[in-house]
Amino acid sequence: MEKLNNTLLYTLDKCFRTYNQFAQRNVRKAGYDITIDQWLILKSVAENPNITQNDISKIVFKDNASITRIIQLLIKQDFLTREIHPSDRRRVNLTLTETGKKITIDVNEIALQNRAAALKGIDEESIKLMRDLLQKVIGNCNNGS
Amino acid sequence: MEKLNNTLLYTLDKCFRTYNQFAQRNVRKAGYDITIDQWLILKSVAENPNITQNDISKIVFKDNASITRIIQLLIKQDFLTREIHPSDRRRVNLTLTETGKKITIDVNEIALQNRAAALKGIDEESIKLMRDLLQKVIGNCNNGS
DNA sequence: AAATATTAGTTGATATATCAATTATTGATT
DNA sequence: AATCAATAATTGATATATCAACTAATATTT
Repeated sequence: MEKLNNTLLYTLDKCFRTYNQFAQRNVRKAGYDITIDQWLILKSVAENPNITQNDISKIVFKDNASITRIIQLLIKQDFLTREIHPSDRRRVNLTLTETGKKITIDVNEIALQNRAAALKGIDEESIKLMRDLLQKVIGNCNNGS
Repeated sequence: MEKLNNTLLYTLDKCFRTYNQFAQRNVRKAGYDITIDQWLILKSVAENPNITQNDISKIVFKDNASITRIIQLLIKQDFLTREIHPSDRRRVNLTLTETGKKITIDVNEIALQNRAAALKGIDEESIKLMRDLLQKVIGNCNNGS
């Protein structure tokens, strides 16, 4: 049995977790009481008015049930409102409150800084290359039987 | 605000989740009632007898509290036993049961196949390059203030 | 139009993640 | 030796992940 920590996917795991913790820490340090996951959802609503929860779940790559629960919290925190969609009563209409709009923009600033810090010293070409490789892995996992 | 899905770290997130789901699905499909996370812990015990829970948490990159709870489940499933360490009563001694040993080895086989499938068509050099880049990101996240 | 299938979202159960607080034990200080 | 600091692990609270079962509404079929 080869050692755990020598595989690419172990490094991928580690990188993902390290970056998440780093990003979350910086958001808290700036005084915002929101998780990265919550912010991602606010951001998808901001970018796509009229979006369904189903579509959000695809964008942020989470389960439908998780989206429901995160949105419940966002409503409780007064970042979002939810109404029944007028023409399809199964759907919901999500709208950012003023507070929600503000925090989405503010945290976006921090996210940009986080990204810059995380990718410091890595050139554009390498980033592109890495993204292509990651896409290839994603493809392999989806197609394979 | 630039679109979410165009950043490297979004792709990283997606890749990580896709691979995890893919790997977990294959383990279930082979008939093993264990999560990848649980298996990783069994594997660290197998590779490092006398390991502490603290060390496990560093290896698998999870919180100490999570490790405690996953280990409780592993004991309930009869894959592990836990005793007090003879010379340091704060520590625990973890030992794989026979069932635990077997499943660790079996799932390792599946993990190897998963890895091969996920990395299919990607040459050694690219893998090394990607690993180095990921390490650099990890370094950036850890050093940065 | 009635029966059936599909779709959007919710809920329940269980596992895991994270942070903070706590316990028990050991190590270091004086 | 008594006090204090550090360490190993657990526990509580809350957020999230995942799967399956479910409700309500709309679309499709016959």
